[in-house]
Amino acid sequence: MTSSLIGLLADRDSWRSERCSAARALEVLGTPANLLVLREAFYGTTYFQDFVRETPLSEPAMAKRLRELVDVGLLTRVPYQEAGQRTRHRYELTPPGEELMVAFFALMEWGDRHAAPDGGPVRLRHRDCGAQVHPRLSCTEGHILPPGEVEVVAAPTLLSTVAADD
Amino acid sequence: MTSSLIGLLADRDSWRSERCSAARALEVLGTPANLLVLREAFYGTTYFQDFVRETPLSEPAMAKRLRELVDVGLLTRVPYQEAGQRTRHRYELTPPGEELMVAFFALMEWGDRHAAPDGGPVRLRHRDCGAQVHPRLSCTEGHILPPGEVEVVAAPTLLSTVAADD
DNA sequence: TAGCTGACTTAATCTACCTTAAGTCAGCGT
DNA sequence: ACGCTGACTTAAGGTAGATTAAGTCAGCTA
Repeated sequence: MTSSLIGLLADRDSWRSERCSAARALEVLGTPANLLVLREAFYGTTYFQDFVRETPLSEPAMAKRLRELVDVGLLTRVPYQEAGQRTRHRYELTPPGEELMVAFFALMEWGDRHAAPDGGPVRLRHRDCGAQVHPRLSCTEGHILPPGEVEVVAAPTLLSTVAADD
Repeated sequence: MTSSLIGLLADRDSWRSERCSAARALEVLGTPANLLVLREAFYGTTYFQDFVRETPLSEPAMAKRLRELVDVGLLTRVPYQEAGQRTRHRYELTPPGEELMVAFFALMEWGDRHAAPDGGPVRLRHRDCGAQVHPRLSCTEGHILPPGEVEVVAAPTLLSTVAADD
């Protein structure tokens, strides 16, 4: 078994989809297209036309996605003005948006490993030390662990029913 | 700026969506529903009915998702037989499927932080030391770093054009 | 003040994936 | 051999999000 479910299996009902944090994250991300747009943002894209150019999305779709991502607080519109041009807006990651990078980079690494023969077209580098960066599972004791060593346990502080711990 | 794009910006075209590993991963994941199903698998679910019960998906949709996930190699059908029952199949994560855990858990942690008031209903624990586990960006020098310290660089070994490295 | 341009919006249409409601089918127990 | 049951499949219909093709609109340039 890959990850063990520790704790009250009965409690399982208390964290079905409605309560699953990842499910909520997925609601926010909404559609795969939103992740495509975020990818662009992670790569540093901020201009509308660049978003359109770098993704397979059409203008109307992109406008919609960007608006949605701004609405949920992953991007912000920031005004800018180029010489001789009128004021326009760029789209920048908010801190919550930036925090999705870990998940995104994990996805990317997975894609590199399983869909790209040569390891993929981009690398992640630690700005401060230059070493390569990877998303990993890390425990508070400082261990880096493989997925197989993770146990999924019910959170200890559920208001109601936590009597039958092991 | 959140993450800097180092290397040839011109090379940017060489790793647009078609080549982006994460985009490929997204293709495989396909629909948000697939991630829901995988979530269940990560939590330890293996039986068809359990998948149906624990997610908002209907039977036909679940059958379709499971088949697709088996087809792309994230799950395998393994036969089993309960006493007095005919042979049926469970759905187990394959190693590639298991490797998606890092991405999934990162999504979950993000959801915990931004959508769950109390930190979410489940915790991750290191089987061997009991400490809490978090998805993190880790560099090969052993640093755990925030997303802001990551630089996205073009991969060094693209067959063709890599002259202008820094 | 008229025109240009980038950033959208609107409209019509298509498709993918969902739903519910019925089948279908394999094979164990009787 | 017959029926039951869990695991699907089929069918009909809905909705969300995509596409292309045209607008619209703000505001700097001329």
